[in-house]
Amino acid sequence: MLKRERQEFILREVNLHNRVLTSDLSEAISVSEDTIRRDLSELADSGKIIKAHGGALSRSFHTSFQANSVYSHDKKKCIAQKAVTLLRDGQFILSGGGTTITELAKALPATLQATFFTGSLPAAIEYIQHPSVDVIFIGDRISKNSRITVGGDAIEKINQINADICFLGINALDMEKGLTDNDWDVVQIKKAMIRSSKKVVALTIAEKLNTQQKIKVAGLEELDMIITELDSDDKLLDPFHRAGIQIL
Amino acid sequence: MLKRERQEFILREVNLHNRVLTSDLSEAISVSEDTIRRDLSELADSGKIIKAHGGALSRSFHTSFQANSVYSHDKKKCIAQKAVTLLRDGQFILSGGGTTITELAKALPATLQATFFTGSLPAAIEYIQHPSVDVIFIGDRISKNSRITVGGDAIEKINQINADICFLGINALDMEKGLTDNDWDVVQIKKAMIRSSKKVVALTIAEKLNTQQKIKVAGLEELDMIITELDSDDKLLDPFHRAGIQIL
DNA sequence: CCAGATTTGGCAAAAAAATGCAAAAAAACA
DNA sequence: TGTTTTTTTGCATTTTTTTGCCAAATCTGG
Repeated sequence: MLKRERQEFILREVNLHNRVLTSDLSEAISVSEDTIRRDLSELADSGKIIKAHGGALSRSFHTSFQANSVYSHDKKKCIAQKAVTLLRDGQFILSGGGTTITELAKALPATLQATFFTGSLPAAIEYIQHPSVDVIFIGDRISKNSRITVGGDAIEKINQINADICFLGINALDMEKGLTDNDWDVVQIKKAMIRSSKKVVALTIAEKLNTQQKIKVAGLEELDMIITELDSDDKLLDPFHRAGIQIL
Repeated sequence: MLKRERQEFILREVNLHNRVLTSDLSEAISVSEDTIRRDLSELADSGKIIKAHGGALSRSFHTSFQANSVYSHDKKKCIAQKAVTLLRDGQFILSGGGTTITELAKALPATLQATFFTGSLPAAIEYIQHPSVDVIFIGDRISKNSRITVGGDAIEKINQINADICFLGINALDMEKGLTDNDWDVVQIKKAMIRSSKKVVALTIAEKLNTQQKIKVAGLEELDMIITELDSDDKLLDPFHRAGIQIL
């Protein structure tokens, strides 16, 4: 069996069963466990699976686990620091939800004078504490999971806005599938925000790069800029560079 | 079962049931309690759960628990305790802003199923943490002083609502001048809420009784009930009793 | 304060992974 | 085609990780 063929077999097994054991694979393909381990390492390096002691797990199965650890807090602060450099006095800014955006709200320069539109409760709480920014809350039903407003009224309001820049905290970004999410209502809001903004900036920690979720929000071509905690010349970001997206 | 897989299982259990017992998990997964304990420690170290004697708690459950257990002797807490007795399943409730209303939001019975309309950021944050109430946020510009939404859009939305009951935190209540306030925009919102509700309940600490502010919100005849931290037969409340207002 | 339950930390056995190395296979090249 | 180079694979050894057990320490609810 060819190496390539073997790795594709492993990948199928992982995605089918959500987990595989090194020992099972070794027996099934009749190669040594060392070889399987090397294959798993390569697949894990290219982000296709998650390696674990004794075998590997599928990415989709693993996403709930890796999100929102306390260690990502520093990364999100770093992202917020970069993002605020894009802000200018007098701008009209659309702001999505999520912990990264809330960090951005905490990191606003003290003298900024701008108008923020948001449907995120935690972000609004932070924005409103700033002495000189105006906050317009986009009302509607509040989603329990994401703590942002969702629904037709909210989308209608967003459609009336013509913002200079839009900051979106995102859950999954992939070269092939673009921007994806797992909550239908939230996706509708994000799409509306992208439509209503001249410039779209996606904020995300690097571990969400090259991951996919179930519902498409936008293609890569709709994004103007990506901000992560990595240096802009990190090799993980190369594909996005080549796609013509600015990296900060 | 792989270690990683096991930890994901535990994490899902914790988030699902808000708490888990070491012994239950040990039996469910068929590993020793030591192993479970180590898993819980690791998950706790990375901030995903809160470890406790005998098991672990979910993060969200733990924080709301903390928030609920403080200030048990505060006057506003006492008022909130009285106010929640008015709530019934299936009601549509208009909720104003202010710290007293936020206490009310923290004191909701765990099993209540109702729909809250509010323009207050702090109150909404509390309402949304409740497992079974719906929250509709009334959007518009957010007033920095009061942290509630104010403006024409908000009033328009409130006019569309026909609520069963309305809770207003108030700044001044007087036999002669009735309900008064010092913020023009906030007054407009309160007037709209009173118009849109079958029953109007005013929440206030006793020291605000028999005080006046500059702008009139409503006459006494528009109020159905007043809730303070005092006993309902306190002599301070006699005049309001005589005006035909219920006291709790 | 007590008795039982729970946790902690050390220890050791087993399992798995990493490492270095050499043979075999495949690819590249003259 | 024959030779060299690179890649792949398996093996032996060392290192790391995982796990259960145990005893001492700690906590819990009367």
